[in-house]
Amino acid sequence: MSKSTTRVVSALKRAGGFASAQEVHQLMVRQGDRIGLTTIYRALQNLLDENVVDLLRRDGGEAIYRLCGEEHHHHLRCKRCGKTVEISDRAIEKWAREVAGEYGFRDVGHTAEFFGTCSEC
Amino acid sequence: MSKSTTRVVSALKRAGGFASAQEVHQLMVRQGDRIGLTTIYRALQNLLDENVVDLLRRDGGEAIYRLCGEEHHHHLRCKRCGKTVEISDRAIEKWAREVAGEYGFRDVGHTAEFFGTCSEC
DNA sequence: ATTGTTGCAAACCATTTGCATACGT
DNA sequence: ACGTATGCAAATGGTTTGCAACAAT
Repeated sequence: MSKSTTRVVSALKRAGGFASAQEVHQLMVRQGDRIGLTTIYRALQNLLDENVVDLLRRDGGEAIYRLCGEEHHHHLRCKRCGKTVEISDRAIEKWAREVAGEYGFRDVGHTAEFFGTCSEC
Repeated sequence: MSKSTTRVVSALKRAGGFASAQEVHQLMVRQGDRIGLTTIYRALQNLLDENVVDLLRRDGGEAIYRLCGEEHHHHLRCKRCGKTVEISDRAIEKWAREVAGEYGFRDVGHTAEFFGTCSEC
């Protein structure tokens, strides 16, 4: 694993959940880590090949990555003011496993986003 | 619903399962239906807005569409072979409302995708 | 010296948009 | 005549690739 690939892993750790290649890049550059976008894409490709990260897609089709086995949370965002809170995903995780099991699926993961109107709006 | 939108629906019926915009276009043109790719994209966008079609993504990120029922549901997709089943969303809907309520949110909606490994893979 | 790593710029490809033409009422 | 629908060509945006400079063994 090359040096920059290691740096990408640690950036993903810092990001905490899902992040796109471009977001990883911004995060690293903002923290003074000089690296090219191309290198990030190549590092993420390697990490995929080695099953170190999972690849998912956002609604627009953009690829997002996260370290395998990492716990994650979801966001509940207000459509009006943009206020966002993190919510635990224990319940949905359990539910997903149950439902998936009914269809014979294993190793079940998910992406989810919640949005509504907050109390102040 | 415009005339070309109707033609796109019938092409999707003919396609039978999932098809990308480009595939729908080829299918129509091959069968003598003169239509531009742009119009297909616009028709599919309308059909999405009216919940007539489902949008999913192939591994490369390419959008694929299929006709669907009107009920709100989610997809459980195999990471290896791409097999996809629709799952009811009653449970997650209820759960989302409960959790959101704890934070004072109203009118809660969500997006969710589930993925895993199916029994044959 | 050889091999692998990096990053800029250009290429790629699915999708979207600007705009001028053609259609429906 | 008016608003809408259409499609070509150009723009967009995420991702990949060609290539030359660079580092490591």
